[in-house]
Formats: sequence, structure tokens, C-alpha cells
Amino acid sequence: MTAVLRIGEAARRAETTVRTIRYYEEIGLLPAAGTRESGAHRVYSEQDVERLRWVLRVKELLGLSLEELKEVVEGEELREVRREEYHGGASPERRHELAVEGLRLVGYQLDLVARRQAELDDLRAELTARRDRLEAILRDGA
Amino acid sequence: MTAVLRIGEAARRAETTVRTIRYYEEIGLLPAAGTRESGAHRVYSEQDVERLRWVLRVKELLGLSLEELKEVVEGEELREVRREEYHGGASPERRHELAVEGLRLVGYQLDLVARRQAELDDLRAELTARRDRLEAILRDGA
DNA sequence: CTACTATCTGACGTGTACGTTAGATAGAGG
DNA sequence: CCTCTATCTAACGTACACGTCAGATAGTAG
Repeated sequence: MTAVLRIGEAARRAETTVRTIRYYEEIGLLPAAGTRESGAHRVYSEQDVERLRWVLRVKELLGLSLEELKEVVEGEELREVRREEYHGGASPERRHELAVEGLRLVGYQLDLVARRQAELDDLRAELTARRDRLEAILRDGA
Repeated sequence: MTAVLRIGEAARRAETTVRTIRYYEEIGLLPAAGTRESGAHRVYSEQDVERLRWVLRVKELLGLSLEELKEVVEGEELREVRREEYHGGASPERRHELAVEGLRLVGYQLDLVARRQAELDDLRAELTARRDRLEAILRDGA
């Protein structure tokens, strides 16, 4: 069911390149895909692809460096840990712990998004004012 | 009144560096500050600084490359032309022309801002959903 | 005029984020 | 077992956006 993908297909699905995935692994941004003996092909799950898509999206929209992205990746990894442990039946304390840490990371991202939105709102307001002034000129002036 | 600034002070006011200003001039992003004989100091007006601040802000918020920024700079230059010509008394046809072109450039920027805002809205919605799920777990679960 | 600081013009260096190439190997299909 | 393609590692190359340094010059304060 959970198809296993190799790096080429993973890259296509995540709308990125093979090199990028390997590079992210190199710098420790992405975990080394499974335990491989050197030379063996990397394998990815669809969840891995989803995680990567999310990370790339956040990077793009917030303009984060790969260094800054590490917190985001951490959050994504935690999500997966949570899913697995829940199905494997984790203790209530463990669940609590995971949820708390998850909240911290989600809060961090929400914070970044909110800030950027506020700045974009300001920018948009100024642009709209400019546009209105120009339209006024076209209407009743020049 | 309209203080004349040299590159160091201009950089401070625009919250950037001297090198950046010179680099932008090198690649033709910013106009060569006035007509200088080679070796003479560059001079900037407060308007120049405002223009630069705007450009840097748009770059940061929209994640544009310097190449893509050229449209934005063009828009800012046009604003200045407009101001000057208005005070110098431009013909109605000229005013009309300037306003139309200005609208195009403002429209372009508004479009970019709107797109980014939409994407950020989506991102925020997903993050908020995640947060809510985690909070639910803390409330009535773990 | 002198002293001092900021700016000037090259030119080379740097960090980030990958692209590209070479030669060997893995693994799926027949 | 053989073939063929995708992937492997290692290494060098590249585009962008500046940083940094050297040596000369401009402009301001006294």
C-alpha cells in the first residue's frame, strides 16, 4: 500500500530535484533515508514526500534559509513520530509530551506566518492607496 | 532642505550596506546616482533612500531576485518622475500617460502581494488546524 | 595648507544552494 | 544470467548577492 519510492520519483512528486534531496541530506536537513549500506538506493515513503513538500513550501513562503528550516523539519519529523507511536500505543505521558513539543513547533511556524502576513498587509495597504490615487487622477484629472 | 546624503548615511537610513548600494548600481538595478565624474562621491536624496527602502522591503517580503526587482524599481522611478513633472506642470496627456503606466506597475506589485497572501492564508489554515488538533489532545486526551 | 575620515575603483573572496559530470553499482525486466 | 536505466559517491563548477581589502582620492574641519 504505502508505495516505496526511489529518489527520482520522490523528487518529481515533491516538485524538486534529485540533487536537492541529496543535498538536504548532506547538510543534515533531511534524515538519511532509512539505513542503507553505502551504495544502496535511497528509499522514501509517501509521507517523506509530503514532509518534503511542506518544508519546501514553508521555505518559499517565508523565505527561510536551510539553516532556519531545521526547526520546521523537526516539527515534521515529530508529527511522524507521533503518528507511529499513537498506533503503537504510547503512554499518556508520552502522548502529552509529544503534543506539547508539537504545539511549540506549530506555534513557532504560526508566529512566522503571522508576522509575514502583517507585513504584507501593510504593503498591500500602501499599494492600494497608491492605486487609488492613480485611479483618481485618471477619473477626474488628466 | 532636501538634505544631500553620501553613500554611508544613505545606507544607514535604508538599513542596508554601502556595498549593497554600489552593487545595485553595478548591475543596473539602481540608477547611477546623479552624474558624477569618475572618482567623485555619490550623492543621494531622501527620496532616493525612501525608494531604496521600498525596494528592499518588497524584495524581502516577496522573495524576489534582483532581476525580478527591476520592475519594482521602475515603478519607483516613475513615481519620482511623476512628482517632478506635476510640479513642473505637465500636459494632461503626459499626466494621463504617467498614471496609466503607474497603474500597470502598481497592479503588478499588488498581484504578487495578493498571490503570496493567498498562499500564506492556506498555510496558516493548515497550521491552525494542526494546532487545534494538538490542543484537543492536551485537553481531553493525554 | 594640513590632517583626517569617508568614499572611490578595481579585484578577489565568501556563503548559500544547488548543477553537472565521471565512473562505478544497484536493481528491475526479460 | 544479461541488459538497461536509475541511482550511487565524489568532486568540481556555477549563479546570486554581496563582503573584504588595497591603494588612491575627495571633501570637511581646524
